[in-house]
Amino acid sequence: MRFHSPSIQYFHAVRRTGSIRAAARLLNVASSAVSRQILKLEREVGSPLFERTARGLTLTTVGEMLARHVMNVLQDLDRFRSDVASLSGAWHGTISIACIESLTESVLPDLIASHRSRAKRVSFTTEVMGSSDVLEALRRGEADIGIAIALRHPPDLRQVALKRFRLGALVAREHPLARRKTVTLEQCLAFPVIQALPELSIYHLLQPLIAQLSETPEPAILANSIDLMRELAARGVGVAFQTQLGIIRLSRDAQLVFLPLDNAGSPVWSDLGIYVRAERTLPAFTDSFLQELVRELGERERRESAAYPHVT
Amino acid sequence: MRFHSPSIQYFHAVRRTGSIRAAARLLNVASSAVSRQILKLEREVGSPLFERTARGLTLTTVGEMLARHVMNVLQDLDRFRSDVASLSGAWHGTISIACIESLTESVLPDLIASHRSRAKRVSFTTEVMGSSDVLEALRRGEADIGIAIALRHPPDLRQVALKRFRLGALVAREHPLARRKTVTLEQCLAFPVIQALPELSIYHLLQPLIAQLSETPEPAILANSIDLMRELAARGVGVAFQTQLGIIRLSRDAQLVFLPLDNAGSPVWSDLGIYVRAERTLPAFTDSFLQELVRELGERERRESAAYPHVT
DNA sequence: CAGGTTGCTGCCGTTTCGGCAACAGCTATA
DNA sequence: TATAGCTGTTGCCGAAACGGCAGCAACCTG
Repeated sequence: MRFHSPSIQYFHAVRRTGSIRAAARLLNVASSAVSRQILKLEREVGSPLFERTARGLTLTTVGEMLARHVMNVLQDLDRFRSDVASLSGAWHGTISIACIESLTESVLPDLIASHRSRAKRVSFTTEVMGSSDVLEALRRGEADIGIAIALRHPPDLRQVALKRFRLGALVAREHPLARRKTVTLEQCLAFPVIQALPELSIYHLLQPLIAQLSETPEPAILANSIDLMRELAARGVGVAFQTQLGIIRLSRDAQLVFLPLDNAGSPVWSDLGIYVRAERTLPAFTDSFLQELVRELGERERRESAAYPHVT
Repeated sequence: MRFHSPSIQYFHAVRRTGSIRAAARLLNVASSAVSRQILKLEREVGSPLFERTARGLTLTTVGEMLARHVMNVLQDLDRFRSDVASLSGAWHGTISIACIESLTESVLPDLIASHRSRAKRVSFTTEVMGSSDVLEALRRGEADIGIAIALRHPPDLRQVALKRFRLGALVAREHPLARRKTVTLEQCLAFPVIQALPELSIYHLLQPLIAQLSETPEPAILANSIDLMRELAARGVGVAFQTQLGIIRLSRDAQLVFLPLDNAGSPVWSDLGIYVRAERTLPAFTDSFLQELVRELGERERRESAAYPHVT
């Protein structure tokens, strides 16, 4: 089922690898064949698609336009294939997810396990990365579904859903703060804190609030892993800051306590966005999982706001 | 710039013409070449794409799936081409519009004239048809933008905007009803009426209301042309029913009077929808015109509700 | 039954594609 | 500074694909 010119597949491979010879290895053809197809494409478009540097190729402006078109074609071909396959009863394929770390503790494993128990022929590829990398992975076509902190997203991505969760402090059960219902940032800073490095979105949520305070936090630990921060908090090393999403199991075991953060009387929100490429129709089995994901996050948002009511 | 397999272009031509030999004539190639490409496609997809009848070919289910994919590819190729062209300053192309008759008197000619005075290299193809044909033309890729009465639209179309206009009675200046501010259907039926045939959407708006009444309207004239109905009303033949959109110029000349229709105290709405294919990214120059169209219709909706205020 | 369709299929020349090997240009390492 | 390794490009040539021509059987329309 390869009814498209080899040129666009070759172009796609060259764009991804950034090199003609690497693309040739990927495609199991001679590099000369790849080179010729690229030259032919450039001749037909009437403009160079790549800038040749000493070590590799970079897209020109026209090249990026063609890359967008080629991605649309190949992704839609993928959907067509799965549509035809589902016609003969076989619902199978791979869903590629790019997401931030907060989802790995409970949301994603629960959902994937539940989905696979019903649709065994659907497999998953998940990759954890920073929020801006999630968006970039989507744009490059390396992921089908992206979950990230809701930044301003580029127009070629579509925000399928936006769910808000409360940012809170994470402390061990024995911690002096553990008996409170909510905490303020000032109360937390009286204790050693586990701070996020700038590559985590939590940093960008908390930094402006910390900057407003007179006192600077007691230096304790800087980390870039949600997982590590959580485990440190559980061991009583200090106060960590996260959404409740990442600690649902652990708080059930009562090792950790989640304390919603209040700042000047109002909650501190962490907005989670679910994204897909805008110029794309998802295969049926992918769209089905996407709906479940939206539903599940909506459910958790609802449960949280029931557990920690607030005035808006 | 033909970097796609001939097979998909041939398939597209066969789908449109419904015949291999007709497609071959359209493409200026031998019919054997077309036949072979179709057979090759069917071999690669692994399933027949057409049902061979004595006179021509009809799409199978898999064929319709492929047709959808091919249309996505070709329309996106079109957008890519216009993107590249606009890079070198040349903003040109053709915008194909399918719309119902109500728009031809004022909205569309005004907009097209205004748009062409600013973008002279953009040309237009407009075709007037019934509402359901508008949607069908969009689905088949024969139009870029569709304007129709807002029915339930199929999921492969996207409703860009929804504007509501008041259905009203159209009478000549000398008509006994002409001095009123608004009219009810019962008041109109006391006079000869110019009724719409079922192929016009007005028929489906008014028929349920007429059915509720005890009396049946005095038989006068049945017509299927908005234009003809308007001219008949202007000559005092009877009462016609339309939205105000089609008579803006004539009412300015005070030959015709538009009387908003009231039914049981509430207005009778005619909903106008603007549609595009959902799985498609429009070229920049088309999207620009689309925005103007939405703005203009919104403006007319606003002006009308200001002229004939109502409670909701 | 004749004259027009329809889609399909050998045959054959032309075009395109891809593999091999060689070339020039660049970078990093010794 | 020389060498090894990488890059993309280009003749050359065999193989595959494409397209045109003519003819086939099947069908509809007079």
